[in-house]
Amino acid sequence: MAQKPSIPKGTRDFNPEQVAKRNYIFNTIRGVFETFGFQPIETPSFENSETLMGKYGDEGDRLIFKILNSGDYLDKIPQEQLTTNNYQLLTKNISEKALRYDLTVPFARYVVQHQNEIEFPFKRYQIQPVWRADRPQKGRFREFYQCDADVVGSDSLWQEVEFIQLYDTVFSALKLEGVTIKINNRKILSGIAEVIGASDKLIDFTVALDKLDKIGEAKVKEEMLGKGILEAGISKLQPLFTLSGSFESQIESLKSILSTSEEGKKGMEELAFINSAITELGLTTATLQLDVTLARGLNYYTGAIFEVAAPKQVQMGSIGGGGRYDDLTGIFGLNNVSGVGISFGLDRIYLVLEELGLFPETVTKNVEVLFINFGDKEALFSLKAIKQMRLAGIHAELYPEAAKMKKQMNHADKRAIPFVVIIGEEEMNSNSYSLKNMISGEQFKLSLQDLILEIKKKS
RNA sequence: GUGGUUGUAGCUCAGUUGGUUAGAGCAUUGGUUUGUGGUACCAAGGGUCGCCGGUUCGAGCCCGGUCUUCCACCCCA
Repeated sequence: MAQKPSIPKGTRDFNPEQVAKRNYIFNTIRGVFETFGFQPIETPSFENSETLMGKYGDEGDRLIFKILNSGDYLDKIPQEQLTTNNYQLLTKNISEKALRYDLTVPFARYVVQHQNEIEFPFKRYQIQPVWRADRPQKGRFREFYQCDADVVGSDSLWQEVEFIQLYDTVFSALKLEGVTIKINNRKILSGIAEVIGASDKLIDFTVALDKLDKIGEAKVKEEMLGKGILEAGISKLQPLFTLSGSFESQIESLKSILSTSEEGKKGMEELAFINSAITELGLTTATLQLDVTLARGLNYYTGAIFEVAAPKQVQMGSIGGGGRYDDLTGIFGLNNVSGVGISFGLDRIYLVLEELGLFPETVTKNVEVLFINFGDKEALFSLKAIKQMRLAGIHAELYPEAAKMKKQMNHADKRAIPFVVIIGEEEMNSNSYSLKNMISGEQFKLSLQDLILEIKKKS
């Protein structure tokens, strides 16, 4: 080994146990998606750059992994472009493809491209990796999985209601209790911006407001002032900073702030509708909470905004998010198709379940029986039995070589295989099977039928 | 992209103000034991001290750069 091998920053290998645990989460989410009527699609891991660039804001563009063109990618670049230090222009000319940054934009592209084959409203789910050229830190990787469910072609608020039910169902199935589903509405945010005379600074305003619980009221005001929002406007926000109480009472308070904004009132009506439906239907383990400071990125949300917070005892960023986007397909030329969707952050959910010890013990299905190999004759005899066992659904295998028994037993022990079957000359002559229980150390001679019954009974 | 932090055997870590041939535990392999694992004992293999450069008679240790780890910011799942 001349050089130690390694993997790129922010990526991970997964061992068998980790894969089993990840599959447990995937399977749970997939199962719930399907019971809610979603169908799977997949899209390529990389898209044409123009499909992705500009869809996530400037910050997003920076975090998109660009793929270098093949061959001599400098061949047709004029000399002056190489020396002018304009990396954005150069990037466009040497890279025409990029790794997918999320699943929503590729989905919008898919919908537009296949619009004539799709029966609307279209409910799809998608579980695939995405890539971001971000600096890794806790729960943040450069390659990670998203599990998305979206509905396009329906502007009914019942979809929002369904997604909240879906979140609740998934986290209940995972036994992850105490998650908070935070909800807000973009219309409320733009209503507030309108009221304080900062409609043109909506993004700056919401980004600052979003930090309220993290940096506090004073710093939020400071940041807003710094972004050019007027003092007079900010003072009108005062009720917002102290907003608390039930969903209904928060909406009441908002009414006073938003009385002059049509858009803001619309947003409140939507929230009230969703909340009363959820109150009526009930949630199993999750809690729905109105959070007017919730303003997570994604420039394309136009209505509801969701974010799921892990139970308070674990320190983890959001484990899911989503929202309503009225015109996502518009950027690809298909207008008047409203969509709404949510996303689960698999890797973060994994970390949370691990921290709380919520993975079932049975996520890994180990081999149940190892047959000791004494030689070719015995191996063939063993494989006949193994064939029968496998038909009976037992995970069985033969040690591949006639190695020393100690070594074979050791192998079974290390792999935590609960049963070993020993077949030598003696057993072959009497057509019997010596079954050793590796936990108790007990050993019996049995017929093949009893052997299968015995193992099925114990597994 | 900004600031800090980390790196010594497969893993977890020692390593004196800079001084012979860099150590331990666990793991691995072989043996004590050719039809019985876990325990014990004996032995062996395994390192360009992240990488590149500098200072020095001499660098795992000091200096610079770079990569990586983790954390905070930006942003976000």
